[in-house]
Amino acid sequence: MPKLEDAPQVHETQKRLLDAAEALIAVHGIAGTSLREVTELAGVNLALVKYHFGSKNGLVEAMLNRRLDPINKMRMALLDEVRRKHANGSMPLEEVLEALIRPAVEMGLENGKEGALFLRVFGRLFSEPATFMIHIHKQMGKMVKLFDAAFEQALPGLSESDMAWRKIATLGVVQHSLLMLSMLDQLPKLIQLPIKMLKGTPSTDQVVARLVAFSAAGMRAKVPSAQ
Amino acid sequence: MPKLEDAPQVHETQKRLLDAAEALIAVHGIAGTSLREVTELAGVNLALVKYHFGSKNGLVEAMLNRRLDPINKMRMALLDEVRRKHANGSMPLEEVLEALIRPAVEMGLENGKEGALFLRVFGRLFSEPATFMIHIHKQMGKMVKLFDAAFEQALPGLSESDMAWRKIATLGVVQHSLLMLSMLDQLPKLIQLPIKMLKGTPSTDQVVARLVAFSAAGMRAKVPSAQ
DNA sequence: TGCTTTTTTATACGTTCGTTTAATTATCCA
DNA sequence: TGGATAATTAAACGAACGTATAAAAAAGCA
Repeated sequence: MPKLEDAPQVHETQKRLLDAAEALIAVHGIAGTSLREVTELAGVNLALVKYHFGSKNGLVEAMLNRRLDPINKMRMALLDEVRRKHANGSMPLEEVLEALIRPAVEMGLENGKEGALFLRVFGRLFSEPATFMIHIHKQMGKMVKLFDAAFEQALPGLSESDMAWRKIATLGVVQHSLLMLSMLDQLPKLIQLPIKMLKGTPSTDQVVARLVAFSAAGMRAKVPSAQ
Repeated sequence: MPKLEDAPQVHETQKRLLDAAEALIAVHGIAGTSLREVTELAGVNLALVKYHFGSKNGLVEAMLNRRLDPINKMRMALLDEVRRKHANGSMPLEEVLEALIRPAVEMGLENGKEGALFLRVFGRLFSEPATFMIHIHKQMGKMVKLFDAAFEQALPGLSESDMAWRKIATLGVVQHSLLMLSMLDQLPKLIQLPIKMLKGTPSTDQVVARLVAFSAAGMRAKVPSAQ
């Protein structure tokens, strides 16, 4: 099975800045995080942001790429495996979904505190200004096309709009569940709902199984008197 | 059927401020929206924010309450109807989900541009600082408890954690789908995925049917080798 | 009408923001 | 080792932030 590769080792100062930006943006969002907070947490000089990343935007994009690159590489590797395994048949929906979902969960649960922080960043992505959405989608473009084809094979015969709605809902399941998962240990009595969800951190396999089962059932659901 | 009541008529200046705050926060988030932008868009003096709402936080909370109050009132009314209809039997899952989902969709699709803007605000809620999460959940506390009981009746026998995961996933479906729906007309070629989702605005009934069908199937799904 | 209350205005306060510069220190390699 | 390159530092820039104040205008009411 493909593994999440480590990001190429960068300059120590760059790593400290990326870590600090990730931790703060996870909690306060991009607009709510100042470079002074970032550099203070990182223990480096303010001007080094410009020196190493050019600007605040440059720092944010580098932070996103550091996690998204390995996640998307693993997604494509897993999807390739599924494709090879079922070269002459239809793609099983559950396996396609797992290729999409597992890498993100693994990144979040098996990379210590840093992974959990990125889960929160990931959960916020779609709420950030369009600038960053554009960057994300540019970066994900190739992968999205691959999964589009896979979903088409796994659920043949759906109209374009039927399929689009289902993919959006699935993305919502993954995004929101991972966001809540990443908040588990931080929300005090804020939300009663997820607080009793689990005692201790659940295993990657458990989380993946839950998200895949929910999404697969939802994607297969017939819509009564649909369009 | 219960209707979304209009919010009590407030001072004209307050309405202009709330509208402007809603429009800007929908796009840039809370931290990314300045009071000067809000007052300029509203065409009123900067100091009136303090006069009418006390502070930026006060303005934001008032903006949220203006939409959430009628949505939650309608949710509880719909749930009461379901409860009465099935007083001596188990609650049908689809009807409980519809009571939860329909008011938000209706607010978004049947209130013109203002409704669509609030959909985006709603989609961002969980990404905002904890301050506002706390406010939201305080405001939703009673409703959450009511729906918890209803879900317990609709899907009896689930463990606490099984149920919690399913509710979180369902909330993700609704939140993300409505966020994408609200972005439909604004995202140029940003995301190829939802852009072809629909031509024109879909009807409330269509959207509700899709979200309910997906969520219900997901909630009923068995998790293989689950905990 | 005249007085009180409510609402609006112009202006300013102190802080913090992202960015930039020029000088200094550290590192590397011939 | 010494000179070029890379990395870091302290300090400051103008701009924009949320908040606050006191005076002016508008509205309500006897």
